This record gives sequence, structure tokens and C-alpha cells, in this order.
Amino acid sequence: MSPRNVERDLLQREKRINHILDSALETIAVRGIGSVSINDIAAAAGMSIGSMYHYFKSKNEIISEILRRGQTDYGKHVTGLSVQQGSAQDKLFQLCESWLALDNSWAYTILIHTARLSDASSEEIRRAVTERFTNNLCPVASVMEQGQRDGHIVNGDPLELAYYFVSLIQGLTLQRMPGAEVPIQARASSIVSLFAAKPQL
Amino acid sequence: MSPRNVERDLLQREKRINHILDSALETIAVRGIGSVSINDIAAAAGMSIGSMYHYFKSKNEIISEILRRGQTDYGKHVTGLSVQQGSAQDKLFQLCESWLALDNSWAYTILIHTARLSDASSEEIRRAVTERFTNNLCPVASVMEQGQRDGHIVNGDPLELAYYFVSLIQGLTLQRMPGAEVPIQARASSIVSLFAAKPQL
Amino acid sequence: MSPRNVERDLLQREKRINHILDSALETIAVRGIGSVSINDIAAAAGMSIGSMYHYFKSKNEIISEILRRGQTDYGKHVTGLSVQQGSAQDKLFQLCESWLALDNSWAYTILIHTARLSDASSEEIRRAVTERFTNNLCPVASVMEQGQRDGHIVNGDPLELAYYFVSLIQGLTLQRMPGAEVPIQARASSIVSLFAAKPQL
Amino acid sequence: MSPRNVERDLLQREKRINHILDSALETIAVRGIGSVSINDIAAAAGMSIGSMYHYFKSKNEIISEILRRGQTDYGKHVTGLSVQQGSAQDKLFQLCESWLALDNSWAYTILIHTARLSDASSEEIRRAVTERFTNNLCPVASVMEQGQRDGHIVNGDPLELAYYFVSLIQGLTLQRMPGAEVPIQARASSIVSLFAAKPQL
DNA sequence: CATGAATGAGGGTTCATTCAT
DNA sequence: GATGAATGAACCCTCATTCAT
Repeated sequence: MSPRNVERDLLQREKRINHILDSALETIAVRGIGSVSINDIAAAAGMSIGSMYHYFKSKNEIISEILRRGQTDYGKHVTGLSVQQGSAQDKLFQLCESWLALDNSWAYTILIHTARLSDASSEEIRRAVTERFTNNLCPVASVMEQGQRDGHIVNGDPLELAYYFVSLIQGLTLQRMPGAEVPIQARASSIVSLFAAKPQL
Repeated sequence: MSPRNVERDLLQREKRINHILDSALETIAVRGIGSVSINDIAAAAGMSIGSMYHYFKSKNEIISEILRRGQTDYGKHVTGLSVQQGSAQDKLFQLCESWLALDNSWAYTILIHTARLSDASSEEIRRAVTERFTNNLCPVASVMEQGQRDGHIVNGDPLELAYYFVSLIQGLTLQRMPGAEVPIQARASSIVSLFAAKPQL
Repeated sequence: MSPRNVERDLLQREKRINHILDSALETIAVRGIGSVSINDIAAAAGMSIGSMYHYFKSKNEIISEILRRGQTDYGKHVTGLSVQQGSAQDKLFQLCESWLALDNSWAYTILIHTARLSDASSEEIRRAVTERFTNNLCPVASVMEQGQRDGHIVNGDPLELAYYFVSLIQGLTLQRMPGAEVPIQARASSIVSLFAAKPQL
Repeated sequence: MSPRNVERDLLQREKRINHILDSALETIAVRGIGSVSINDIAAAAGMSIGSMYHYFKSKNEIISEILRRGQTDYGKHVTGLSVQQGSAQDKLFQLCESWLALDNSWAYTILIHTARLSDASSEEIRRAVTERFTNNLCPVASVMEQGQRDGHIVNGDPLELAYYFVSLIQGLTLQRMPGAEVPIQARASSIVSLFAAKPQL
């Protein structure tokens, strides 16, 4: 009736959506994306199947939204990092560490890769994921640039270096799938040092 | 007793098996591993569903065999490379190039990652894939070692360096999924140079 | 060419048929009729699937033949028993004992019941089995009659008594399915005594 | 929260479950347990295949439930009979009559036997059926005991006598499979008289 | 809005039977 | 005769989605 009710309803809706997405991500992280059904997500969110379809058009949209949220959050995070005080190496080191930690971000990375690899996800999802991935390279590239200006980072196109850096990290993340871990330790300092400037004799 | 040419039958069987595996790989490469059904594979191979089960115990076994074949072949390839004449840098360069080329090996890499990521593949498959992956790191590590002896490759545990090198390449491969390609060029020479020795001043 | 070869061929064929039937019965006895495939029978007989269809028109015919053989053999056995020397009670006792023993005859009984119960067996099989079953009651009925003449067996239509006797035994056999045995001991002497004459006061 | 009438839903669910079980039993009675598919049961119940799996976890569970219901109902029936007024012979007579009538109980008996014989039913089902069968012997045994106290029933372990009595009835039931009936009339009075006391001279 | 029963296409798998060799 | 590869219909079961309540 009153505008306040409408507003409150919208807030309520937003909260529900976030709750569903959180529950879904949690479930997917534990059980894998392929074997998670709408039923499972609904159960995890403590809601009915029907409600899922009030908030999302399809299962695909849920996955899509999880990815969008995750990548957007990561984008903010890495952008924040890039404009911080500190050396480029420190920033790359932090990025490495936070990625190699097997926390939430890890589940996101796996999910992102799965989404891009899987034909279960639509062409549209795959394109959007890739686009955001590419955009998220920019802050890393600017860190590389900063490092080059300071003489700490190897020469070359900063975006290309960022591309290698992120691909390396993501490649490593893949090797750490629970239940199929490669028994080799990855160390952030070693990784960063690969990108260190090579002084000319 | 047996009026059939047993030897020829065995050859025929082997040929059929290879044909199925090839068809399956091709189909998976195009359509993705998750949504490829036995039906699809049978159609691609030009055979009936029932025939699939003459040659393989289950769909899982087909996937499993594709992976085994691919990883074994790659293992031979990289081992051969490691014992060749030539500088370590050349060898890494060749490895890069052959990987970044979007040929068959690319489809294998995707398949391997998907298999490791997907909960559709059984625990057993994931473990076997990871084990072979780890074993295949050894020849690369020996190339790293050779390079270090020659003063061309950066210091550090050779196996760890190999781990980074391969992860980097594989990470890049992921970014090149058809239909979702990151619009950045990866260049083998740049990648190899990350692993180049850093002369001390 | 020569008549002797034809004759020998026929003998060979008969031997093969018996071999198949024996192997099939053995397999069925162990694994149950429902889960035994032509493939299994062929393997047990050490022959090829194709050969099965040289000797039998269908799987149904194999089952059918096993039943026919088994019931015919049993018919001979019980007829022999009925014309032997000895008291009616002794004969019934022997019949009981041989039936309650968990030997080959037990597997036949189960098979017969399964065939009669199962819709997997055709109407035709079921009718044939029932007809042979009914015929095989006659020798038992004649034993009952003998017992009545001697004053040892209860009054009543001998065929009806035989029907009860055999049904009782068969009912008991069912209760002794391996893996689902009723934990009560059946004793031949008690069973026979149910059919003992009831002296009038 | 829930705009639906929860209580009515639960009632509806119960009704549906019973409807499915009834339809399934009917279908099985006509077509046999082995060749009844989920499809058949769904068709008989006028529902979709998917719905079956809303109400039951598996085909096995449907069979299991039919058996449980049937045996439990029978257990109540026979227990009620055993504590009624009347002579033991009357009670056995009634039991015989109700069993030999080719009504619903007949289908249950066949189903029970088939379940115990068939390897299609799981080990678990077979065990449960047998256990309930054994328990259901007790009321019959107590009738036997009553008869012995009154001097109307033959001597011997009451449970063993009950075992024979029930096995006899069940054996007879088997001989009356529609389409394969043994052409001999079974009469309740004759059967009961087999268990009558045998006066000592 | 909330609910969960209903749907049915599609998944992997089995197996009796046929037939070219 | 002997063989076993090939077939394809049928099995049980899953699950994204719809819709009456």
C-alpha cells in the first residue's frame, strides 16, 4: 500500500536472492556443480522449489548470478589492491596468497572454470564470464605497469604479463581440486619472482 | 572349433575401440564432456548404443580410456622432447608452441581439466588423471634442471618450476575455450623468458 | 556321408544339449532364474552365444527343457518308489526326506515354482509344468491308496491326499530359500504322521 | 508462510500412496511381479512415471511396501482370529477358507512367494518378508496350542504344526495360479482334519 | 507470494536375438 | 557348425520446469 511497504518488499526480495545465491554456492562448493539440483539448492536455502522460480528464471540464471557476483566482488577486490600503497611485488604476492588459500575464492575459481568449460552453461554465460575475466585483468596489468616503472617487474606488455600471472595462478588452482591434488607445494614468493625484473649485465 | 579368424577379430576389435575413442573425443571437444551422452558417442561413431557396451563397460570407462590414452601419449611426447638434443629454452619453447596450438592436444587439455573438475567423473578417474599429470611433470622438471646446469633457467626446485610452467600453459589453454576466448595473444617466447635465469649483478 | 556319421552327429547333438541344460540349471540354482542371461549360460557351458541358438530356439526353450527334464526324472523316481516293496508310510517318509534335503531336487522345485509364478515364462510353459505336476501326483496317490488298504493312512480321496501331501512339502521347500530361511525345523516323521490313519474309538 | 492446507496435503499424499500400492498390487497380480515395470504401475495408477518417485524412492520400495502392508494386515487378521471365541478347528477352518478363496489375499500370497523366490527382489526384501512370515506363524501356533489343550488337535510342537499348516495352505495356493491351475479341489474340512487329534486306542 | 505435486524427456545400462563371417 | 559383434527396445531412475492450490 504505502511506498514504504514496496521498498521493504524490494529489500526483502534482495535479501532472499542473496540468501539463495549463498546457499547455492555453498552447496556447489561441497558437492560439485554437476550434481547439484534445484532441489538441493532449495533445500539448502530452506525454501521451496517453487520459490526458486519466483526469484530466478531458471537454474542457469542462478549459476549465472553466482558467477556475476563472484567476479564483480573479485574485480572490486583486485582494483582496491591495485590502488593501494605498496610495491608491485607486494601486491602480486598478496594476490597469489589469497588465491592459493583454499577458501571461498577457490570455490569461485573452480566454479568459473567449470562454467566456462561446461556446455551445460549456455554460450551466453560463457561469454559473460570471459568478458568479466578479461576486465578483471586490467587492475593486475596496472600493478605490472607500476612495477615496471619502479624497475621491479620484467619488461613486456603489462596486460600480457597480467594475463600470464593470472593464468598461472588459475592453472595452479585447478591442480588443487580436493580429492585430486597434485602433491607439489606452490609458493607465492617463487611465483612472484618469476615476474621479477631481469637486470641486464 | 573357431571358424573365424581370431587374429583378425582382435585387430578389428582394437580398431573399433580406437574408432570409438576418437569419435568420443571429437564429440566431447565440440559439445563438452558434461552433456555428451552415450547416445551421442554412438551416433558419432556410427554404431549402436548396445555396441558401445561391447567395447566398454560403461560411459565412465570410455572417458577414462580417452584420458589415459591422451595423457600417455603426451607423456611419451614430452619425455622424447626432454632427451632430445638442444637447449632447455628451445625445448620449453617447443612445448609451449605445441600446447598453444589449438589442435588435438588442446581438446585433451580441456578434457583433462573438465574431468578433474567435474563431479560427473568418478573419484577414481580424477585420481588417475592427477597421478598421470604429476608423473608427466618429471620430464619437464628434467628440462628445467638441464637449463639450470647451463645457466639459462632461473634457480629453484626443478619440479616446482615445471609445476609452474605447466600450470601456466594449462591456465592459458583454459582461456582459449572456443566461444569464450580471452582476446589476448599468448606468445611462447614471452612465457619461456619468465623462466630465464636472472643474472646477479 | 555315411549313416554312421549322421548317427554320431545326433549323439553329439544330444550330448551338447544335455551339457547346456546341466550348465544352465547349475547357474540358475546359484544365481537365480531372473538374473541369468543367455550369456551366462553360454559361459557356464563353455560355448558361444551363437551355439545356444543352434541347439535351442530361445532362452524360453532352455528353461522349458530344464523343467521338462526335471519333472520327467522326478516322475520316474516317484513312480519307482510307488511300486517298490515297503509300507506306504516308509515311502512317504522317503519322499519327504529326499525333498527336504537341500540338494538338486530343491533347485528344481524352486525353479518349477518360479516358472509357474513368473510371467517371464510363457503361458505355454506354465501349462506344461502344471500338467506334468498333476500327472506326477498319481504315483503318490497310489501310495496313499496302498496305505489306506493297509489301514495306515487316513481316509479320503487318495488323489486329494496326495495333493495335500505334495503341496505341504512344496510349501515347506519354499520356506527354505537360501538367504530367507524360516528358522523352524521340518521333520519328515511329523509330516508323515499327519497323514496317518485316525483310529475310530 | 504456507498458503496450502498442510493437513489436507498429507492426507492427499497418504491417499495417493495407497492408490499406487493398490494399483501396483493389482497389476502385479495380473501380470506377475517380474515383468511389471514402473511404467506399468504408473499407467495403472493413472499417474506419470516421475510421480512414482515422489512417493517412493524406488521400484523396490514399492514392492517392499506392498508386501509390508499385506503381511501386516494378514498378521492382524490372524491374530484377531486366534483370540476369538470358538474351537481351534473352527479357527483353522476359517483360515483355510479365507486363504483358498481366490480373492485379494491370494494375490498377496503369490506376491510374497514370488518376492521370496525372485532374485529380482533384493536380499533385504526377502529377509523382511521371511521375518514377518515367521512372526505371523505365532497366532496360528497359539490356535494349535488351544486345540491341543482341548484334545482336538494332534500332539507336537505347536509352532511346528503351525508351520506345516501354513506351508500346506501356501503350497495349495501356488497350485492355483490362474492359467495354470491344478484340477483338483482342495477342501478346508479335509485339510483341517489332517491336524485333528489321533485318539490312542 | 509460497508451495510441492506433477510431468516427461532424457540419462546410462542390459539383454535376447540375429547374422555375416 | 561355430562364433561373437551388432542391434535396439525396454528397463529404472533423475531433474528442470510448470501450475493448481
